[in-house]
Amino acid sequence: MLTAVFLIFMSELAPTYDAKKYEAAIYQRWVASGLFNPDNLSLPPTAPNYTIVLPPPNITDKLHLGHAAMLAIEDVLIRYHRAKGHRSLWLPGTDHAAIATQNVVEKMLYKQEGKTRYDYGRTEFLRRVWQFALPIQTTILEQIKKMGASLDWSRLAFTMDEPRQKAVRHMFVEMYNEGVIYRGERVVNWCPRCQSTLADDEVDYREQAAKLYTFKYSPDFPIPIATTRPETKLGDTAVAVHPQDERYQQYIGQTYSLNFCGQPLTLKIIADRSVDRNFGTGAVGVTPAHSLSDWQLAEKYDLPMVKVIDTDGLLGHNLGQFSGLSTLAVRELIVAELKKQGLLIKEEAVTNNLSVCYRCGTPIEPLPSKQWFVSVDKPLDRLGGRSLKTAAYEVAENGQIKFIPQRFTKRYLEWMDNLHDWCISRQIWFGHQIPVWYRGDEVLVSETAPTESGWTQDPDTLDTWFSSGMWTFSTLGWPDNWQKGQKLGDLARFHPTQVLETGYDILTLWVSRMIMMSLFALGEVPFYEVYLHGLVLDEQGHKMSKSKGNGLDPVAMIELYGADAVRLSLLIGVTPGNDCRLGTSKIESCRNLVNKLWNIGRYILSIVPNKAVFVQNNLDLSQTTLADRWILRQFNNLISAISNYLEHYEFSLASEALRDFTWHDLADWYLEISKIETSKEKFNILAYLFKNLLILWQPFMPFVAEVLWDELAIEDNLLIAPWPQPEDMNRQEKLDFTLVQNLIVEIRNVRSLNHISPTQKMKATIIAGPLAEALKQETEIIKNLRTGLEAVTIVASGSIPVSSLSGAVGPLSFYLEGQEMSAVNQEQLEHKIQELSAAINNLNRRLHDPEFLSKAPEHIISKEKNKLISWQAELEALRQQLNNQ
RNA sequence: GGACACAUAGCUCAGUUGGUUAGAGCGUACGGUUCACAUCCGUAAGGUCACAGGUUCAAAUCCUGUUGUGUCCACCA
Repeated sequence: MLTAVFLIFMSELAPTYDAKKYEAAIYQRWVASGLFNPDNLSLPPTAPNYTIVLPPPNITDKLHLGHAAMLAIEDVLIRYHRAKGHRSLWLPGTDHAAIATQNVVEKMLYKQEGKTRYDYGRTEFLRRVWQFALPIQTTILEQIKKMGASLDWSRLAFTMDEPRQKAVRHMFVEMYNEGVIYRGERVVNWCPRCQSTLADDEVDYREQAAKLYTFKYSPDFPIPIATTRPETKLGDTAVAVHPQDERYQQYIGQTYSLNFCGQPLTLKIIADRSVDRNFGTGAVGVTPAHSLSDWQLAEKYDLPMVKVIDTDGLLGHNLGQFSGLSTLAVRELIVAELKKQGLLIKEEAVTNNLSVCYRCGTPIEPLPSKQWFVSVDKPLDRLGGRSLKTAAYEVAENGQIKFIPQRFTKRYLEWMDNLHDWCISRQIWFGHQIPVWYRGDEVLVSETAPTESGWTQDPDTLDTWFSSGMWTFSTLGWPDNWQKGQKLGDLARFHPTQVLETGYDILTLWVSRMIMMSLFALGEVPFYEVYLHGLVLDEQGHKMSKSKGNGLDPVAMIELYGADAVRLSLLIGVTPGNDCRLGTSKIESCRNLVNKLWNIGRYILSIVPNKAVFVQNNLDLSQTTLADRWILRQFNNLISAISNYLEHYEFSLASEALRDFTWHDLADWYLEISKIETSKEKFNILAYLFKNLLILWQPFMPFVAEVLWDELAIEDNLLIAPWPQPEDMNRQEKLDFTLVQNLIVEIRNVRSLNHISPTQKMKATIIAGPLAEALKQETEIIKNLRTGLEAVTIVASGSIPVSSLSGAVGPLSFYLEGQEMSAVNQEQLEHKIQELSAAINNLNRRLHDPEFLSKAPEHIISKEKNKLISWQAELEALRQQLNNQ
């Protein structure tokens, strides 16, 4: 009969867990259940809300392991809070990633057809972009599902779908009406070849040999300056010096009109602390139109801007002999002219960093151009007179938003502090086109296109972070759910979100924008906590990249090892804000852990008399042995440890604690002992442990947990099984330490008894070891000590067959070698005894040190005292063991 | 140039407000296994916690300095 049952069972669950066999079907079942949608969970109205918006992946490429890490972490959080009974929403979506996507497509089209976007025209080019991006978007969504992510697909969003387009236009108009968005001139990074502006992070730097020229503008100008770009000096409108520079004090504030190489210049002498007194002559020629930093100075001191270089990279009109020439040609002409006039003081070789276009390598020409800006300094009534910058600074400073790890708070604050107005217009086609129309001198800023003819829309598009900056609330129905300053519907229930989990690399780019935009739109923070994960590197510590071919494809890894193993490998041994290395060997070891849980399940299912034990919830603790109480205590500790770790985003510690309990406490020890003592209580305890262990594991490895849960034949879906609470272990009393001491000595004695066989000794050892360990930890338990001893004695007396101890066969043979090993053992023993005695001496000294006794906290002292007792007992046991040899 | 991080076993990393004889996984060596799992079990070797000072009864942990590695920011006339 038993064999028959066993065979049926074997036919159901294979000896090794085959992830591929189950995962797709399980995910489908989850989606069909509708339980990813918090609206479908039957929760009391008082249930706390818990929201995470998924940082939307760019639709430029398939997911990489960084995304997988993000999904693993967020799914753990969501599943944990769902189990805790929170109204948990995890909202999915994708990002159109304006520049990134356009670049990929432009490159691809150029490679395939040799054409630029201008050859296609705006409409056709955009059609091509969509043709490229939409299939990738579909793939991404499929990949997310493969990871087991419990996202609410009914709320799927995209930064360029209709609701988000509407939100973006609404936001633009609202900001414009408040005077936060304005159009202005600013020096931008201009690539003369691509005929386009570049964002700061699209600029590459190339080290090159250059010449630093020191010269005077004209014979009667008092301050010599140094530059590597003499041609731009035609556009200088000021000379800046350090305010404390004695050499130039007398000139500060004066204005000079002079002739520089045949061109008239008017220069004001200004003082600014940004000037380095030790570089060159300590004076800077300020060229507002052709240097970003000079432009900032010009803004600060209200200097005029003279543009001398055009968008084609050539010198502009009205520059006489220089007009229409290239910058390099003009540089030579000017140097020659200065030499001729005897104004050139010095010419020295230097290396400097040349800014080049990251795409074509052309040197960048900083140029003034008309752009749209978000003012970060304008005081706003809706923010109580504070600016976006101040408000966004304050929420981090006063702890309304916490960063994990904390050190990123500082980085955020520094960045915020130095923030300038945010240029939101981009000269690219893919993205949200700016909702502004022009007709002659008329400007119309509107959510909808004008119906009259003659209007043309601004050709520029918005910075991609403008739309993703609204992600926490544009996905929750803003602006429709925002009426008269009141949040409605989803927005009311799920905003602010609980935590934003993302990579630290976009802390400034994205996180800061989200904070500002949410403060502007809703007057509240977008999230309370920001958890920042690191990059996933390859085994050698290099960034994974397609060109290097060193990237691991998460989907391929899932195929090989299963989603649970991949998820776990991205959680275990990983700390927030730090990069981590990942190779197949780590995923493999996680796969082994998944399989271990699987086999624990198989075994428990094979020994319990019927599955009813899994359904009942109350544990009868009256007949428990010390072993039982030990494992239950371990488990209780585990529950509170895991919950505590998860509350503090310590995923690595949580998964390691789970692993250690599952593998070493439960499988290696308690399951082995349960092969000796089987009782009704044992089945109940095993069932209780295993059932709840699945719930604890479920956030980390949801697929295998779900499969095993099914086997337990409990009705509830694991997805919503409530998070276990620690059992009430209240029948505990203070333990007499002497008793423990005696007990441990006794256990050691059993191991060193001569009249029992090595086999029996071995069995005693495997049981006594953890028991002694247990006693060290379970110092409150006194009631059932005798049972624990009995267990040891039973085994030691040989009344249990060897076959019942399959796990002990290994160490058994080790002991059977007996004699050969004894020499080695003796040495090792002596060594250990020496070490231990030394440690005891140290400890003893400390415990008699009056300073320690008076200054150390009470709990430390008592801990140290306990330690001494157990060490002494251990030492005694070791000595006896040595004598017996 | 400015800021931040990291340096712990052969490798990858943990180490929670300072308090066990500093831990895990992988790897290595040795031994075992028909009866849940070789994706298994047992045992062991291996660390001056980068270096030098300081604070403390007590430092891998806090402070200062040095060296090495990495990241971000500014790119500078």
